Parts: sequence; C-alpha cells; structure tokens
Amino acid sequence: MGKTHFFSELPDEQISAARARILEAALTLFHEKGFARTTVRDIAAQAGILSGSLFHHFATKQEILFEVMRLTTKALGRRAVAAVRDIAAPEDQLKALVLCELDAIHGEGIHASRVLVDEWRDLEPEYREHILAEREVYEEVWRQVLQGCAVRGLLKGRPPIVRQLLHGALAWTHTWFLPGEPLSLVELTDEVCALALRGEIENLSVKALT
Amino acid sequence: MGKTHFFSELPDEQISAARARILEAALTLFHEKGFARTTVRDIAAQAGILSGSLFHHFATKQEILFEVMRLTTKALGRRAVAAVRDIAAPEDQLKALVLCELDAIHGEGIHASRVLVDEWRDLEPEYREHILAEREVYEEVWRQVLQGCAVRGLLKGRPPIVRQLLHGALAWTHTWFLPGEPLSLVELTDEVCALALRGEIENLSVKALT
DNA sequence: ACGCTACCCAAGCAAGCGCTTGGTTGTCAA
DNA sequence: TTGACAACCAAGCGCTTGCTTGGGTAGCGT
Repeated sequence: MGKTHFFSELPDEQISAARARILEAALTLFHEKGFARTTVRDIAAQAGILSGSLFHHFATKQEILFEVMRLTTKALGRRAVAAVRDIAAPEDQLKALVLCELDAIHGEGIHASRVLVDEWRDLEPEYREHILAEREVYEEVWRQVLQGCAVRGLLKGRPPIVRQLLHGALAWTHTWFLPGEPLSLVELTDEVCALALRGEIENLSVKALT
Repeated sequence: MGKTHFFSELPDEQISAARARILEAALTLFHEKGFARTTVRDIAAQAGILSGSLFHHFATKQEILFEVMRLTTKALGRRAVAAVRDIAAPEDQLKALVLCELDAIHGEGIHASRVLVDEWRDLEPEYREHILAEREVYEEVWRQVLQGCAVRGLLKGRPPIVRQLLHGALAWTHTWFLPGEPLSLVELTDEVCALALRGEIENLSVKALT
C-alpha cells in the first residue's frame, strides 16, 4: 500500500511512479531543510535511487524545485475552488477558505504551502512567472470571497490588505500551532475569522475537508 | 560620514570598526540572498577585505550569523521597551508596538527582523537557545501589553493567539507592503490594530519612532 | 629605534556540490 | 529470440565552498 500524496489530487497531470517518488522526496526534504541545504544525493537517497539517476527524470535540481512548487500551487488552487463552491454566505466561504489554507499547512501529506513561501527566493526568476500565474487561481477565490464579505459590511478592513494580513498570520501558524494542543484547526479558524470579521460571529458549520 | 547602522543602538556592546563592517555586510547579504546562498567571499568583498581575513574576527560563518541575530534581537528588545515606556493606555501601547515591529521590517538600516525569521533554520541548534533567551525581552513586552488590552475587554481573542497571528501578519508585510504606496506605516498600523481590537477605534496619537 | 599586536593578503587545501559519462539491467512488443 | 528503450548504477569531473596557512605591514606604546 503506497502512501497517499497530494499528486494524486491532480489526475490530469501525467506523473510516472518514479517521478512521483522523487517529487515526494524532494517536497519532504525541502520542507525539513530548505532547498539550498538539500543535496541531490539526499533527494535520490530518499527516493531510493542514486544521485545520477535523478537526471534521467529532471534536467536540473532547479527543475525539481519548480515542479514541486507548480504542482503544489495547482493542487492548492483546486482545493480552494472546491472549498467554497457549495457555500452561499460569504462569511461561511471565508471560514472555509481559512480552514482550507490551514489544512494545507498542518494537514497530513502536505507540507506544501510552507515550501511555497520559504523556497521562493531559491526559485530562479525565469521560473517564478509561471508559478505566479498558476497562483492566480487561488488568489482569485480569496478576492471574490473577501469582496463578498466587504459589500455586506462584514469585513474589518479593505479586502486586499485583509488578505495579505491573513495570509501572513496563517502561514506563520506553522511555527507555533499544533492541531489539538489546545485548539483544533476549526477552533483556530474561528479565532482567525473573529479578527477579520466585524462584531461577534456565531459558530457556523463549515464544509468538512477530507 | 559613515552610514548609521543599528549596532550603534547598542553602546554596551564593544564592536570594533572592522567587526561592525563585517556584520553590516553580512546583514545586508543575508537579507538579500539568505545565509546559505551567501558565501564568505561575498561577505568579505562587501566589507572590503578578502575572505581569509574574515576569520581573524569570527571563527566560523555560523558565528557571523549568530552574532547578527543576537545583536538584532537585542536591539529589537530595546526598541520595544522604549516604545511603550511612556504610554499609559494599553490600546495605545499596542499601536506603538505594532508600529515598532513594522518599523523594524520596513525602516531604514534594519532589514533585521526578516533575517531573524528567514535564517532561523540555518542557525545551528546550539546557538538557538541563546537567541530565544534574548528574544524573551521582546516577547515579554508584547505579553504585558496584550494582557493589558485583554483585562479591559478590548481584545478580540486570547492574547497568546492574537500575538502569534499578529506576528505572522506583520512579518509577511515585507513581501507586499511599501511605505507610502498607498498606505503609510502609521496607516497600516491602524489597519492592523483595527483587526485585533474590539469595535471601532479612533485615531490615537502614537509615540513617533526615530 | 624597537618589538608587539592587530589587521590583512596571497595561496591553497580538503570536502562537498551539481551534473556527466559509459555501461548494465529489466521489460515488453515484434 | 531479438531489438529497443527506459531506468538505473558506478565512477568521477570540474567547480565552489568554508576555512587554514604563512607571511607581510602599519600603528602603537615604550
């Protein structure tokens, strides 16, 4: 029985088994040590092959980083779209989105979104454009949801600024938050939304993730 | 006329001119490229010497990183203490603290606090303890101020959680915020405090920084 | 004038890096 | 059985890295 990894969320991508093993290994190591401190020998060992064999699947180490980021970004976009699709009220959509982003940070199998932040500086400029374009799917969902909250007067601030502040706050949780000690992911979601939204909010049901 | 750098905020530290030049160079480069991608030759060149000469002032490259982080952390602690010292109302203290942290990120001469976040993973474990201890000065100020807000019912959440969420939100501003386009640092401070504090808040005077 | 010390340069070492090369193996269609 | 092809290994090349070594020199107090 193989581990479930997030590449399986992208059935439209044709990824060979070997390629998937390498990407999975790279994602894990980049998350632990960062791109610069991870050697191609590390990645190969984690994938169960020798370092030279890596280059039958990827031209350069940079290309591995790029592919990890591209697939991660794509998967995140899909999750965000799915998270809000069947929800009507903007404030409930916001809750679902926050939970979606927190799950991408703390959920199983995806150390992903942290890598997108930490290793951005190590991604060579010519690759960044493509990632940014892919990222737009995700950001567009955020824009629409926050705009929906704003027009109903629910938001405590201008949408673009709230988005950036929330993004920072959520990304940083990876350094201090452990699900269940003492808060669950859903409870943390409520806490975050309480900051962003005007006045007191009741506990609303949120579309369950996974 | 020499550039003003933040080491001059720590008169109790005995730092030779050469040492200061090296630390200044290292801080700049770590901020631009990160610790791993910065070579000792880069640091030496920026400081106007050859790479071998570095090691008359520091035993290892790690020690340079450590010293940069230590001095930065110490200076930040002093700033925080000074920022709230002459302010009575907790909500005003919070504003001053937020502005203090934002200034440490976006102000002149100090690309400092970002280095403390980005390069933490590259600091070897035996050094981390010392930095964390030094960091306590800064965090204690935050704890007291947020507690002060909380007992008056001003805070929209539990103090420790609000602290972490704010810290993430503020640190992230370095990726998107440019002072004056269109918000000033003070306006951004108001926006941030509006999220953390209950209800609407009026514009309060904040102790000017620098 | 003298020696001491702090500072720096020129040169280079050992190790580790990303990546290449040439050849071996397993698989499967013809 | 054979040929083709993808996957992989064993070995190592060329380069960069952090750091060392040995020696030179300017500025100091005495």
